[in-house]
Amino acid sequence: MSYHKENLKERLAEIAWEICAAESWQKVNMRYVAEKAGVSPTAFYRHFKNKNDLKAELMRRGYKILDEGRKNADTFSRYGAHYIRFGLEYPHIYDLMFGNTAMDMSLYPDLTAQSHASFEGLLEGLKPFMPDASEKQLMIKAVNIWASVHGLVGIIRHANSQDNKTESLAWIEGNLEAYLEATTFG
Amino acid sequence: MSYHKENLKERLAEIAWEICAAESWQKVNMRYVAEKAGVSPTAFYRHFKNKNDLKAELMRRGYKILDEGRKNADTFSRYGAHYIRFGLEYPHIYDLMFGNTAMDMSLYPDLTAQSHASFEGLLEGLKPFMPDASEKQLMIKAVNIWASVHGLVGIIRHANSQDNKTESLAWIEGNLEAYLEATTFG
DNA sequence: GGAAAATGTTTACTCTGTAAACATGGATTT
DNA sequence: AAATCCATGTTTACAGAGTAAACATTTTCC
Repeated sequence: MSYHKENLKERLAEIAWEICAAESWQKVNMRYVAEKAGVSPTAFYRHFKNKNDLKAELMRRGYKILDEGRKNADTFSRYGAHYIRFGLEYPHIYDLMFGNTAMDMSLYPDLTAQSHASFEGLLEGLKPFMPDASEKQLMIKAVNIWASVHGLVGIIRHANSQDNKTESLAWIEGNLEAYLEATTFG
Repeated sequence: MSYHKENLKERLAEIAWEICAAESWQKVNMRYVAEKAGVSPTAFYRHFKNKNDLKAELMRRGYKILDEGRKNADTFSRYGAHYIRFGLEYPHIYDLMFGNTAMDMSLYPDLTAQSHASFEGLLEGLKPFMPDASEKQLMIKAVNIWASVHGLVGIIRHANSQDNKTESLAWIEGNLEAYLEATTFG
């Protein structure tokens, strides 16, 4: 109707999110997003500096979802399981957040602060369970936890992307908390 | 000199490898690779079906390096450390191999066979150490090992890509075997 | 020696990111 | 209320990169 659309930035990000979540970041192209939003091919540039800026916005939204869900996690296993489920539910968003982003992250300090804060949170949460541990020992445990969880996402996805989903792996995916307790949080 | 170059396929792959290793896969573009090889922009297509085909070739070479180095690993910790070092030395090749490849892997069954074989090798190697374990338990341990190692690569890279390299993480990177023994292979 | 296959070249097209100049309409100032 | 300004959307245009098609040359093989 009107020349000026309401919340165009929101809508563009929304559409991009859907494409990225359903397909992949490579499938997100400005022209198509703009067309879906019923707007000219370059309207986009009034709201985002460039395509990386849109990527950053998707990452931001990813962190938001991840954080919100995390608040309900009352144990480490549930925390880890939630992280893993997020990675499996939004694999391509997850890639943007924790993968090879191929962009200059120094332009988006809020995002690096986000992932930094997550790790700090893990460290803090760990302290009560390891009261006598040194900083280094705490750090080692935290790194190990994160690596195990982060790595599992990669492996399950790797297996899924091939026909290579064994029964055992399916079991792990269906019983994440139990798996985590049996291995990382044992 | 001559119209027909010798080993053009080799040279193209070599050049692409160097660019990919030094920069990233996104930085590899056919025109530049061809120019570096002293050949026309599309000569490439006589040796590779398309760009993904070149990517597959780089993955193949990655697996080769990874496998060769692995043969010298006489303990699990050294095996894991070797894997991690490969991931840190060739991060962008590693991404192609174990990351979000965004290509139809069913076209390259040899590559999926490769990663399949690696995991089978891990499982087999584990058996002597867990003689009484069920298939499922073995599988769980193997997945956990792989996840820990794979995840650590991701975390160290993530930290490196920001200024966020703590002293403890540097220690881990410098003492991979000790770290692995203290956590995953403990 | 000539036909067929392999390999390299030329040309040209498409898709996609983005810069630049322009248009429009709501907010702000006088 | 009229004039001005700024944020937002449009048009146009260009450049980079993947790749298909037709052509040229060299090698191979009968």
